[in-house]
Amino acid sequence: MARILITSALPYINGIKHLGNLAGSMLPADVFARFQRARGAETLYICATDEHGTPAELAAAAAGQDVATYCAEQHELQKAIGDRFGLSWDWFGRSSNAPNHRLTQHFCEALEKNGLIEERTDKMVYSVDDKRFLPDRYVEGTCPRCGFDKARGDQCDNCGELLDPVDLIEPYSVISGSRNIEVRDTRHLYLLQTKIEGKIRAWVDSKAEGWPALTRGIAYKHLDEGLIDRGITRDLAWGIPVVKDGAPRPGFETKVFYVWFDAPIEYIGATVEWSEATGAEWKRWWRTDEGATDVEYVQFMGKDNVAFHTVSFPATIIGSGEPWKQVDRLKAFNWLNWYGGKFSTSGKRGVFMDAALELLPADLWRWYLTANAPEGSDTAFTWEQFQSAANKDLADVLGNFINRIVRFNESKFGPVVPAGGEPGPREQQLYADVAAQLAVLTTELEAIEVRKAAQAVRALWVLGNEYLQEAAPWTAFKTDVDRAAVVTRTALNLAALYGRVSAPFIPFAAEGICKAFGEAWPPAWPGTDIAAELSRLEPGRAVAAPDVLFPKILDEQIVEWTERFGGAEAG
RNA sequence: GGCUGGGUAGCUCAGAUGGUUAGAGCGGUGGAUUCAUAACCCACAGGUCGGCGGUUCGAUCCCGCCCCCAGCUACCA
Repeated sequence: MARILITSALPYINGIKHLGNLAGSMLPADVFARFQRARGAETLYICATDEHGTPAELAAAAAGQDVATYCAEQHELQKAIGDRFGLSWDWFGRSSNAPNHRLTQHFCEALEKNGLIEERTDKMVYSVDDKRFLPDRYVEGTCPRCGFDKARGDQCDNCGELLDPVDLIEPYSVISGSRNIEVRDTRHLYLLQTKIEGKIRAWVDSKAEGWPALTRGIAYKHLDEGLIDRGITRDLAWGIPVVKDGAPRPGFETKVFYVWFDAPIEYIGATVEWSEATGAEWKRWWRTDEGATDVEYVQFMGKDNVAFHTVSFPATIIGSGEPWKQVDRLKAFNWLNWYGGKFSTSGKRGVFMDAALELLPADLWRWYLTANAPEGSDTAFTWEQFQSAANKDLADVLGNFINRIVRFNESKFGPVVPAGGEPGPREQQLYADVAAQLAVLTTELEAIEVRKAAQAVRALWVLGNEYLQEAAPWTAFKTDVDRAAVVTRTALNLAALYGRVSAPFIPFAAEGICKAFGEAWPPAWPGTDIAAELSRLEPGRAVAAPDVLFPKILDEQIVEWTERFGGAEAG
């Protein structure tokens, strides 16, 4: 059986993520992981918090904490909220943990050994009062082109002109507002991507055919524009120290690796953390010389991350010259927008993961975000869309089906699967319909077509209602109890099957369904013999009515939430 | 500005390597049903496929120009 390694983009440490972050990487990765496990594939789903960089330092300062404490707390918060969303990580690591330090330093060493690291001197903006170098975005001033007085050091938001911080008129530090800033020389390590451009392109060529247009387009855009050598260190205190021969690298004592150099390495680092915690062997997942040749590695991320995963991280791996497992399939998502605009913390626009769970159970969010995943293009979240998806699909189609058949069974046959009768032509047709639709679902999940997979599972649910409507056991019961028993038994089996195939999408409700019918949890993916799959529940097996599986979202709630979180008026 | 995606029913999105009636869900209208969380099931209505021009027997799909949205543009992550 296949072995599947799954990583989702590492959520940045500065605060709880919003629904867009969830929808564009962690959630679809989880759906895929649950599906693969159910099929019996040996599956490892790795995620972690991405903890380095300027924003982490500033967020900690704003919270009045030292960075290490801040990151430790935020990591626990993100882990807890992920668990509550049912994200089934095998390990949720931290890019600041020791394994990533060791690995990041190792990669730099390997690259240097191969002649791909060079020290260079740059000029950078330094804020005397903040006692730190400022990334371009943290310098603002007046745009030399249009006169806008809040132009950022990299680009003017008003006229769109691309800028260099030294272009700004009367520049100041965004952090403190201080105008006491100057340009200083600073020395950094550069990764000489230009030297291995050909190898990187060859690798992309070997993989890109299987990538979606979005992924492929971004990768080739960077290659076609020409790679440039890339600074991989920064003047920061918080991060992974730059070492040489086991000691601080001379001249780099106050510098650390750039967050985008170490963050993807944490995919490996987190696996090492997992291995240290569980005793499992990490190299058979990551080293092709130690058993990883049969691993299929699948990455999930938002479109802003694609370049780093198709070019930058591969450059690190390829440049090391070592036999590391590289990504096979790369699934990129567009943005989930908030009524056509962006989610915004400061603008109080949009729902964040913690707030979402205060309102409604995770399954409702999971369903909406998979059924409406921003796959082909950016997708707009609206409360109305969310309400109808949750109410119609979950409560009315699935929840009501389970409820109606269990209730009917209880009133006519008692709380057990009824005996009697033999399946007839209508059941044969049902088997064929279910087989066809299940095949579609399996194919779409295997292809990581998230929306289509959700559509397919919904179509399976609809088959149950159609079947009951036509077979009408409540009518048959009056004249032919055996016929009613067959239909009821078949429908109960169908309900149990729904618990199994819905598990990747709505694991909490699926667990309730599986347990109500005495099915194993976590479930195994059904096979292709549908007649057998729909006869699993033997007559006499106890059936416990599950509680209401999905609460309905009321119009009043939508009104209240629209007001509270911002909505239509913000479009 | 450049490059890369995208612009398809009231809404959110599929799709077509160019070929008779362009699809789904929601929303709307009508019908059927009463086992069920007033739910389910069936049917119907709804589109100059962003705009203009070109290639072609034929374009929503290919080409050119334009408009709009998004991402990237390498020190935000």
